[in-house]
Formats: sequence, C-alpha cells, structure tokens
Amino acid sequence: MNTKQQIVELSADMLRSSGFGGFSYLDISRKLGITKASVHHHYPKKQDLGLALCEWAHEWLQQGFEHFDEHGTSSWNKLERYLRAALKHSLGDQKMCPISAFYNDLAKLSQPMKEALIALDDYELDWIEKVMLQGMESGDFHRQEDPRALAALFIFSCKGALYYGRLHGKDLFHQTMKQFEHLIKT
Amino acid sequence: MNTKQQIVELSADMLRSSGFGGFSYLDISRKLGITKASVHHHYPKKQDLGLALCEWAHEWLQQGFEHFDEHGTSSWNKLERYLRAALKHSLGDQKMCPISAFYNDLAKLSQPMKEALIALDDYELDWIEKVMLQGMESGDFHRQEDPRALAALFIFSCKGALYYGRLHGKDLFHQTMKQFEHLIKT
DNA sequence: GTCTATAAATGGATAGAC
DNA sequence: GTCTATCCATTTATAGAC
Repeated sequence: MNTKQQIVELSADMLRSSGFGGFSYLDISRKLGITKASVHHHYPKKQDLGLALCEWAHEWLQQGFEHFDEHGTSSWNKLERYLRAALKHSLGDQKMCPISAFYNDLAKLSQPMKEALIALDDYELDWIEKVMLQGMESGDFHRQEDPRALAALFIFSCKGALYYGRLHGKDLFHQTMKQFEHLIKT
Repeated sequence: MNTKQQIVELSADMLRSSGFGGFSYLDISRKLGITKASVHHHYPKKQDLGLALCEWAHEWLQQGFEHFDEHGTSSWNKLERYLRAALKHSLGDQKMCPISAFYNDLAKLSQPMKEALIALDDYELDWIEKVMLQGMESGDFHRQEDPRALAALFIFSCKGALYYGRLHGKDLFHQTMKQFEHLIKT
C-alpha cells in the first residue's frame, strides 16, 4: 500500500477514535515513521485530508450496506446486521462511526466538508428508509406514515446508544435497540 | 456577580457552542477583560473548570425538570416541554446541550469528569423514565416492559435529531419526534 | 485578585535541498 | 517523495511582582 493510502487508512482509524480535530499531522507522521512535511505533500491542507476521509467513509458504508443486503434474511435481519456491525466497530474497540466523528468537530469544518457530510447522512438514511419500506410491505413492521422519520429514529437511537455506551457500557445499547424492535415489529 | 461566577457562566455558554475542548482560557480572559493568569487563579487547571461546569449543568437540568413537572398538564406534555426547550436552546441559537458538549471531547476528559458525566446522564434518564412510568400508569402511553430503555430511546432520538439538525434543519427534528410520539401514545 | 512575563508543547503550514 | 528547517499562532500552565 502506498503512503497516500496509508495516510487515509490511519487517519480513518484516528478519526473514529478522537474525531476530526482529535488527531494531527504530527500523529500521522509519527505512526507512519515519516515527517509532517511528507504528510503535507500528499494532503497539503487538513481539509484535503478531510474530504478524502469523507470518500473513505462513503465506501465504508457502501460495503456494509451491500453485505447486509446480500446476506440479510429479512428486513429486521438486515437492521440486526447493521446493529451488530455498529456495535463491533464502536463499543468493541472504543471508536465512533465516522459520521459521528465528523459531527464532533462540526463547528470547525469547512463548507465543502459540511456538504460532503450531509451527503453521507442522506446516503445512510436512504438505505435504512428502503429497509423500513421493505419491512412494511412484507408485513414485518407496523405501517407508518413517514418511513424516513422512522429511519431517522432508528439511526439516532443506534448512534446515541453507541455514543453513551462508551461510558455506560453495552447493555444500554442492547436494551435500547430491543425497545426499538419491540415498537416497530408486528 | 463575582469573577468566579462570571467565568463559569461564560464557559457554559462556550461549552454549548463548541464543546469542552472548543474554548480556551484566552477566550475567557478576552471576553471578561482580564488576563489568562487571572482565570487560572480561580480554576488552576482546566479540569477544575470542567468539574464546575458539570455542577452548573446539573443545576441547569434540575431547573428545567422542576419547571416541566410544575407546568406539564400530562406526561406527554411534560416531554413536549422538554422538546421545546431543547429545540429552543439548541437549533434556535446553534448550541448543544451541555451533556452532548462534554461527549464531544470524551477522549480527553479526566476520570473524575467522566464520572460526573455519567451521573449527569443518569439524572436526566431518571427524570424521563419517571415521566414514562407516569404515562403508562395513566394510560397515555402503551405499556412497555423496560421503561428505562424507552427513556433512553427518547433521549437518543431527541439529541440525535438536534445533533443532525444543525446541518439538516429543524424539520428533521420535528418529524423524528412526531414519529416517536406516534409509536408510544395510545 | 490581578497583573507581566515566560515556559514548553502542539498544530497547521511552507520553502527549499536532496 | 521525503527530508530539514522554520514560521506563526495557540494552548495550558507557572513564577513572582503589585
């Protein structure tokens, strides 16, 4: 893997640990055994790295969704796989999802990064909404007037539980999502 | 108001705008017209200020809950008042709730601050859970096995919607909480 | 309680040699 | 592509005079 790719992969890891403002070019250089100046050669401004990380996050989501679509045996099973992956990648090793990580430093993001972040959110909401609609069609979920609001409710519950779970433990996550399941399943 | 109180009040404002790591002693000193050294005299380490801010947040929550309990005409109305206040203090003037603001910089908080934060979360969850129980008793809400999980679902939905709402607008907040209302009310 | 002065570290960024 | 060297601003924190 070339240096440029290594920088993105490593940054993605630190992004999910500490947020976009939580790691520096010095951190990157030290862990890769190169100098700060070399990192700047590949990504002159940190905003450039930020946009590359948004692309990385998009592919990260895309791969997950394709996998859940392919292996999910029902609408709820697809959501269950989403939750299992979220739990493993978050509380499992004390990291955030990349989207939450960007929101952490929202006030300091440039306008292009904010737009990329909105697109990321919509991409995730689109997938959840699609699964919710499938679940209503198949009769697995109670019919709702506003499937996108239901998708938002699901995402916020999941991410909030992961966010708080870093301090309160994973039981809170399991109990919260079990409550959600109980409310929407027929 | 004496200097020490002014420091806490001003810090609380900046905390909700930018998170705990998002403001500095220089910011405080400039806005109060004193020097950094004077700020350090009142709160030697930033962690000392952080603990004072946790106390401030506790009183902030306490006053809100007392107000909602006193004026709420039903269980749902109490939650509605909570939501209205949250919306006003968050998307209204582009601020976060103090708890979310601390979570923003979770990785950098000292252990005593993390413990204070857990206590804050529990205090908020306790109040919501109590209202959920009242609503079930009175028949306003569907009965649930785990009222604390329902309280967590409510809080995460609300805070997530506020968090995302900073980029996606307040409609997302209204739609999400309307969906929650629809799922729990009889 | 407030000030001046200062320290040591970090963060983002650039110029220019190899 | 990588390095050395450097710049400038910021952040937390302390010592000591008034």
